[in-house]
Amino acid sequence: MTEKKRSKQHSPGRPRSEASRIAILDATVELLEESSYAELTIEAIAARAGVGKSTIYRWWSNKAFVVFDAFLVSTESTLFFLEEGSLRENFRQQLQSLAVTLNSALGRTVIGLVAGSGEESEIAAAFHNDFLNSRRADAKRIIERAIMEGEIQFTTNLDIIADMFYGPLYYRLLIQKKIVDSSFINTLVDQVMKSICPSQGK
Amino acid sequence: MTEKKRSKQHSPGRPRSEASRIAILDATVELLEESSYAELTIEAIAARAGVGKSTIYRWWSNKAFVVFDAFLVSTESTLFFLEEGSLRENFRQQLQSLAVTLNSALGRTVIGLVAGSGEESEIAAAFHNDFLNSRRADAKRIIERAIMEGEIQFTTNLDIIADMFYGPLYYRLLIQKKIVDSSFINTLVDQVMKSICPSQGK
Amino acid sequence: MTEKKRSKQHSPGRPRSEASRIAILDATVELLEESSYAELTIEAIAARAGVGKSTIYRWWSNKAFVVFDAFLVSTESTLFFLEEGSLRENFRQQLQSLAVTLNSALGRTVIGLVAGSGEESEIAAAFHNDFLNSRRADAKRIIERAIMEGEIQFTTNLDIIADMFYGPLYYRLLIQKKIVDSSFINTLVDQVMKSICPSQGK
Amino acid sequence: MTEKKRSKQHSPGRPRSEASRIAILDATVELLEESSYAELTIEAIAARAGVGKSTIYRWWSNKAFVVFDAFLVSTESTLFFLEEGSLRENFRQQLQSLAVTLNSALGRTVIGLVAGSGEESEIAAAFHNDFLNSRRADAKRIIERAIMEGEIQFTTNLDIIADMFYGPLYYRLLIQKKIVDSSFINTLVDQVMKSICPSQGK
DNA sequence: GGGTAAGCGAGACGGTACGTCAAGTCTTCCG
DNA sequence: CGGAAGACTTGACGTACCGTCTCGCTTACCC
Repeated sequence: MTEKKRSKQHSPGRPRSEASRIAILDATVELLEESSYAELTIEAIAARAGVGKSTIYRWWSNKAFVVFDAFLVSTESTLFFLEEGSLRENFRQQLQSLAVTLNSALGRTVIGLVAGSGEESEIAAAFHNDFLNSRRADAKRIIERAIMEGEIQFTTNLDIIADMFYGPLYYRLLIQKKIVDSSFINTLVDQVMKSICPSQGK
Repeated sequence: MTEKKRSKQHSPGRPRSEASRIAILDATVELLEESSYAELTIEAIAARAGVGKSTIYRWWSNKAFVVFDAFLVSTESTLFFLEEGSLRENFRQQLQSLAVTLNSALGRTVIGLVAGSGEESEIAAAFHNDFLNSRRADAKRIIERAIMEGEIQFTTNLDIIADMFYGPLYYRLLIQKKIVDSSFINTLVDQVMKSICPSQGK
Repeated sequence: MTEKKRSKQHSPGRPRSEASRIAILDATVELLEESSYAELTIEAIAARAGVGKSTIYRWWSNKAFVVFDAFLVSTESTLFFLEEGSLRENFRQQLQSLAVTLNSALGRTVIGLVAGSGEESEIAAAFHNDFLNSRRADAKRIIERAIMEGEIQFTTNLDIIADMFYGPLYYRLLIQKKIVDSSFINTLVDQVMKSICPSQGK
Repeated sequence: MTEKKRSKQHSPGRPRSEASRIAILDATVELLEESSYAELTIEAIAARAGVGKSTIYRWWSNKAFVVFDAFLVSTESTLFFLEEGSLRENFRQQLQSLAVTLNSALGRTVIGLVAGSGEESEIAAAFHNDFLNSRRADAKRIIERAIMEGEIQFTTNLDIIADMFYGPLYYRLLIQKKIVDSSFINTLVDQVMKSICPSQGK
């Protein structure tokens, strides 16, 4: 939602305040940790950030996008994907960092928004473009490397494999509300590995 | 949310109107098919149902519980679990009917509510008690039967198996917003089966 | 003659409960002493009186008439008019007892209702028929007696005299919110007397 | 150093809309002419004035104050006190214009509010400060002038005289619901004059 | 360095829905 | 059948936010 910056060119007039942008996103994160998305209000964000309401409306079309933007910013610094080592190790690591991200107030909120929205929703689209796709691309790349290196079988349907890794994680966190610890992740990864390299057993 | 019924005894005073209860839940379903949960208002439900607002507030504490109650009612008639035939066939059938339920406006809304709520939330608790647990109990019973009949391995962790069936389904429907057809379900069931009876392959 | 006593015929069915009638009027008086007419509710009266709401609605058409009825009952026991002695003494006494009545929560409330209503109002009419007229008839009778006895002039317009006694009393109590003590009443009566028997002075 | 004059500082933010203020008070007057104070609602005022309810609540604490403010505004243009000529003429004129004011829907309503309220009520206090006191000050000034000019006796208690003018007027209009015409006013003024300059007779 | 243009905070605006409350009505059971 | 209990529909309450709209000001770029 944020505007692109012209590399050198400035349009005339006072430039957007970076301090306000940050204050708004920070306030949003704080408020979501104190109460639910439904209780979150633009007025409270503005007050907490020390900003006028119209400054928020000028740059984001509604509450959902402010939250989503805050989610993206917080995510950039916490999510990454080591691309070295075994497939098993790679996924363990990625799932762990994903679990941390999704289990925050911000993460749960955004997933709740996406799950509750129709498929044509702008939020769902943004979530795909700006978050899910790059995660899935990472995953597919690693699975393909594992196939080329003979770590797993050739014929495997890549999408279903990714779904089997991600699906149970989202499900356990968001629906079952159980903790996701390394024990769960290990069990999950082992079980999925069994289905794609059955000859190896455990 | 509904009151218990005294077997024969009536308390004094005018009895609760069953017609109003049904009209309210029906109106809720209709309105959710026309617009989002956020746009749904108690006033609109009352108007559509031909009912006073206070009749709604007298029996449900907030919008989320009305929606959840409507979900439960609509669910009772569409969800069931055949307990005959092979494990594979059983799950195909259950996942298919679950997909239909979850893919409705009502289903997506309730899942969005649950996902967006904290673990201490009343809605999440009700969703577990009144919906998830019986689904999972069915699943576990069938898996146990399959183990006893030698259809699958003995040592399997039942919970992770259930998660591997349900997780990808929820994920695909709610997060990825892709359709869940019989082809997807077949692939999913086959893949999970591979991980629990690796010797059989496909 | 084996007839039972039927001196006062009963209509068929359960007779009206006198206890309820009294409880309702008593509760009304109590509640009006605790808060204003605007804050008074039929539900509170019913609850305080230990009575069903519909029992109130069966016998009074609205809140105003309940209050007015309570006023009449309380008034019967406190208002009376000695018809002996001088005109001056008579009025001193009547004005004093009127001041007590009007200065109660109930009195102020009823006067407020009457003053705030249009001339066609049912409350205003009832107030005239059941309260004002008998007061004024008393007053006129006494003035006429005083004329016949030569205590005051003959030609006097009786109505304006009554208004000059009552008007300042109502005005001081209800509009000016000042106390009405015997000093005020004495001054008022003296001043009015001056206007109707100017030769005497005081 | 010539300082700029900024004595009339603007507070930040959008300024109050004078148009809305006037529309609200006008709508209140209109509605009160159509129905009673009890039937008057803030929502109806807002709708009639084309204004949001919160604009009303932002500036007036409740319905009574809106009505009272409307009364004050309408009063400013209709009430005045000629300070020339005889005492008798002065009072005739003032009582006449007061009768017109009080006999309007707005006037009766405000008096009803005042009469029905306790002495500690804010409305009663405002009515005294913003309406009654200036009326009474006018009256006393004129009476004093009449005393100095020998028109009436010296020793008179000013307050009781004012009460004898105002009281019967309020009483007749608000309690008796009779019309106040020039005949009544003449009779009243004459009668009161008799009590304060008895030597003149009629 | 004055002019123009946009962003900024504050906060009032016309609105919508909230959740509460009481109104007056209706339905049931009890005595 | 009167009366209690209490659920019903209705509709206003006063509050909270919505998203928009002035304001007076600030901060840039431009000539």
